Amino acid sequence: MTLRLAFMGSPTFALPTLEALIEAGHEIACVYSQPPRPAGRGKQERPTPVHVFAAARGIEIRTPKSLKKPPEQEAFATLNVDLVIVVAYGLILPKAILDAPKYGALNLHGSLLPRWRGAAPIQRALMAGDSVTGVQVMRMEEGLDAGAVLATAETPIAFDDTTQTLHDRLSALGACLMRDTLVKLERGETIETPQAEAGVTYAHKITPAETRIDWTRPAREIDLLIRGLSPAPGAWFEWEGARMKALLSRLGQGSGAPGEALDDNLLIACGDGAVRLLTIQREGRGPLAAETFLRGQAVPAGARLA
RNA sequence: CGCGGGAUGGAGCAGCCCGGUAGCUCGUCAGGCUCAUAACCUGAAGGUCGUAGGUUCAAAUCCUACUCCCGCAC
Repeated sequence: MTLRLAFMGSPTFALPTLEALIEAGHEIACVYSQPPRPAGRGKQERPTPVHVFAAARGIEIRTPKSLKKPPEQEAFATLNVDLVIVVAYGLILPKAILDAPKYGALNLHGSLLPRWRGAAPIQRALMAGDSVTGVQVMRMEEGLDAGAVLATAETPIAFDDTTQTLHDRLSALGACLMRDTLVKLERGETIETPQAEAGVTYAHKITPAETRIDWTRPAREIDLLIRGLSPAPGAWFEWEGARMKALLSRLGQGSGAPGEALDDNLLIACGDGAVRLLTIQREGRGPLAAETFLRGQAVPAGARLA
């Protein structure tokens, strides 16, 4: 048995799921993605990764700015799909869209709900120091990520995880989870469990203001910030007038004035404790392992990072 | 035409403003020292200085165009 689907997604996080659904033999009637917008250097209009992927496979693509208008909803209805799958799409789906398909709408979300509802669940879970996170398939309802959960896959967060590694892991896990959930759905074997009322938190979007490292904060917090914002947008500080991103770090031992280098190998004092910077990227340059970075630019003990 | 930085042996950088024999930290190779080593010592190889033009007696360096990479902004 296969289903006739509409797939809605935008960033790379959604790609494995789309690919898995295609491989599982489902019919992708149409792919919805965020419209191309001026982005990147030179303000070039860039289609989303999902858009590019779908285009390469000749799948019909729609990139409305909103789904709130009746014409868009009518266009959706004429697709006559069994189910709509949403993975990091970025647009609010009105009730008319959610109710149109026979099986409604399912969403893949990157956290263990009701914790981290919202836009940046992966980053927030990491930055908060959660020891476990995961992906869930949930039924979409009106209300932000508040629907009943059909399936869950968990993964521990390791001391050396970054948003990059977690993202890739969760993305792959989610693709399998969604594929398997659809099999059960067709057999009527799925159980929809309402989210707990307690423990709701919201994963707010990352703002530029919080990406700058405040060396007076505890080392634990700074380490989580660095890994949680890696690779994008990256936690940063200033050194010799240049902006530097820290892309990977590890908790270290030592103490000193906040921002002070405690050795010649990028062990930096924080408000409480210290972190060792393992990957650095200077503005205008590419990311470098600490060892390589130090070959061209010494950061001697006693240096003060801002 | 959004703002800005960068391209120099295999890696990371300096040199460019003030044109005049290609330098640093590593890596590689050879030899030495050592019980031994990613340690230390000595030596060697390895570069059309992003591409194409221009100025000049002479260009990594000054001028023009182009390609690729990156930071910000979005």
